[in-house]
Amino acid sequence: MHEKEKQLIEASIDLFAQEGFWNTPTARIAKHAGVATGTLFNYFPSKDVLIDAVYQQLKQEWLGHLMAGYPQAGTLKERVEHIWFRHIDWGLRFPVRYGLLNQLKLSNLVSQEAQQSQDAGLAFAYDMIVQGIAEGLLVDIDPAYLGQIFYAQLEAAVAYATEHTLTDMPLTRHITQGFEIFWKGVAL
Amino acid sequence: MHEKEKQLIEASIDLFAQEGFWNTPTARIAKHAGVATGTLFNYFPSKDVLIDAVYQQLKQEWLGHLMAGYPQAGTLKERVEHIWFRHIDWGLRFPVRYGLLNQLKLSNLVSQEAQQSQDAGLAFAYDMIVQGIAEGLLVDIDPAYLGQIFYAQLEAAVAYATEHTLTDMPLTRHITQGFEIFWKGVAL
Amino acid sequence: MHEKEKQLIEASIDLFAQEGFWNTPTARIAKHAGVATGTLFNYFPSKDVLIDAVYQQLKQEWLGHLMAGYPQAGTLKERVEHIWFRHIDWGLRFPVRYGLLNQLKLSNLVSQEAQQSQDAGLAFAYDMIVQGIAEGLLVDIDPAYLGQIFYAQLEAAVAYATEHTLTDMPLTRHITQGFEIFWKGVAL
Amino acid sequence: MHEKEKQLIEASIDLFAQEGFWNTPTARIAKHAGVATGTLFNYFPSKDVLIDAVYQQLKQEWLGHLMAGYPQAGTLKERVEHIWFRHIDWGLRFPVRYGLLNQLKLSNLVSQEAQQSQDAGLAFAYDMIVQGIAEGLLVDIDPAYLGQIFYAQLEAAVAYATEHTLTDMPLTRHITQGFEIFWKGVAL
DNA sequence: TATGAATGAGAATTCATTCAT
DNA sequence: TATGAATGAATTCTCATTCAT
Repeated sequence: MHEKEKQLIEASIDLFAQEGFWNTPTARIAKHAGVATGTLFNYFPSKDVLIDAVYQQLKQEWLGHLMAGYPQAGTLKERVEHIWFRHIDWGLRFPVRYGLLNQLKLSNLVSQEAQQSQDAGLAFAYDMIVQGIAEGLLVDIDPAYLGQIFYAQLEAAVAYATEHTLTDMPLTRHITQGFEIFWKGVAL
Repeated sequence: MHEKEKQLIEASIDLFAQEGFWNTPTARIAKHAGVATGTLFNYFPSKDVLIDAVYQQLKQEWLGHLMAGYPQAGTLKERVEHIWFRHIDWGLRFPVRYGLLNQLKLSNLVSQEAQQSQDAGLAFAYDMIVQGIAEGLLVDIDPAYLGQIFYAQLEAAVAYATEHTLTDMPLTRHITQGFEIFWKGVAL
Repeated sequence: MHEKEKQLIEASIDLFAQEGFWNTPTARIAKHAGVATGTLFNYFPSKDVLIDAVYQQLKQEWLGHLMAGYPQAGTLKERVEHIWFRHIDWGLRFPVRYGLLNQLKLSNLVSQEAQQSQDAGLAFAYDMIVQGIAEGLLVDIDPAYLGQIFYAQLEAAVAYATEHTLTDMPLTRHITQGFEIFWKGVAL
Repeated sequence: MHEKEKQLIEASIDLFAQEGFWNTPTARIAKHAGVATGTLFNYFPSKDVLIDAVYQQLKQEWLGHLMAGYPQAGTLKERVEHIWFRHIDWGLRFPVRYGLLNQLKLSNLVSQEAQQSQDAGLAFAYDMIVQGIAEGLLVDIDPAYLGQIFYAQLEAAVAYATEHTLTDMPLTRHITQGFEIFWKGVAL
């Protein structure tokens, strides 16, 4: 990826988070990125494509964060717990990016293709759940639903921690308690 | 509320859901509502205020749906289950309204005041949780967090049912299973 | 003149002076006058006509003020002096009306007919000048020009007194000095 | 100053004079200047700013005309006479610009800053008067007032000459006579 | 490839005027 | 005659996108 492409995406993240997608003209993005208005369109043929790129960038960063140190050989619970911790960690470390990614998901602004991009990278999570069910460790419902429940609880955990600006011990306890509630619900 | 006011809000709901807030010009809303462009501004001094009104309308409908038949005198579980069923019922019956309400919550377009309006009507849910914890029926964590977990699981349940267009028995089973997972997680 | 007609003109004067003609919607005038929007158009078929009426009202008040106590039988100088004092008096007593009248004159908003209305009432001033020239008391130039010079000096005198908020003795001296300068210039 | 900026100001002068500020949409100005509607706003962020620019342009042209050939070393009377002639000359040569400048002064549309711009360039006139009073050549009143009287008479002279379309000898005589009346009034 | 002035279709909002009650 | 909601043309300003340099 060209240097300017990165700058433009980074500038978009900054400004989208501050002002929203619709209140952020491409001209301001370009200026904030230190390039000319026209240059933006050399890299992204339209604002929509730029938004797609922002989405994919954030999703990739998130996925990368989730996967770092993933205990491939660990027990099911260890692996699920890893995701739990890493997701919350990302949300609290990069609240702007986290919030933006959530907004983009609901916004109808991201193209179908961009939405599905990198979903392959998420397959491991699906497999994890399928395997858990198969081994009789998790409740026997549609793995897709179980995944959604998992994600929903994660979002609640991040939202709560952010709103209450938890750190240190209280944060650790919150993360653990949240996980236990989830696990008690779905584990057999 | 004046008849035209209602028509305008209804038209907004239709169009916002189809095209998004920013792709829906006030002129189109007015036309869709069967009034002149200027008339919209007789009722709502700005597009922002109209959006607030749409939000409040939806929130009120949702709350009304939740409360209908609420078993004030029932057991804790009965009352929680009631909300569980009624929320999912609303989400499935009015998917457009449900989706729009969720989008509005994340959008930054709704004013502080509008966001907080009718929150008094939600107090009963908070009290329900507080009481449950006090009586040792629910896990002892911040009631606010428990509420968020509850809501998150509901959203997951609605999302899954909508995506898979569940009806009849499968739907009933899904609703029940979802509730059981939630309950197992938080009940002592 | 109907009571409401008066109220509407009075309201217009207030608001025009505060905000200017173009920033004063007819609806605001009506409200300020204590009548309904539509009522305004019962009395004045259009905003332009209302503006004409305002102009004529102010011009008439001004003329009436000038004429009050006019020393018909006095010497030329006495009569000119009378106008001098009365004009400045009006300008200082009713600065809002004075300013508005001046703006209207330059504005292109007043119809030809309204501009010329009551000009008959001003004939006495013209005659005064003509007579003064004929009697060899005033410099022999086109009386129309002499009238303009007279009026121009008056405007300067009012403007200066208003800007410096003169009162009492300083004001009296200012008025007298101004007149002397004028008179020295045009008297033979 | 950019070429298009000039064209836009020139177009504004044309149209403002014909139709008034409020009856001249920015779209018409742009078209008359031969640029797109949006282009106007590249040069002037708002219509108000454009009006300011028009005012400053006219004031500068006027000042430049006054100063051309100013007899710095001449006697007081020579210098005052120079201004007298040059002002009337400008008013008659550029009646549209002259009228517009006067309208703008009274209109409340020009910002404080624009009004005061170039006032430094007018200081020479004030000094001229102060000096005249100090040397006992002019009547001893507030120089500000004397300046206003001077200007008022000039306006009367231009107005009369324009209304009567004077040229050649009659014009010359009119200018001279006007000056003499003024001078007789204020000189000792 | 980079630039940034130019473009013009749209957007929100205003307001003189009308007209049914 | 009084009312004021309804109208919709008109206005200022924005901004994604283009393209000559």
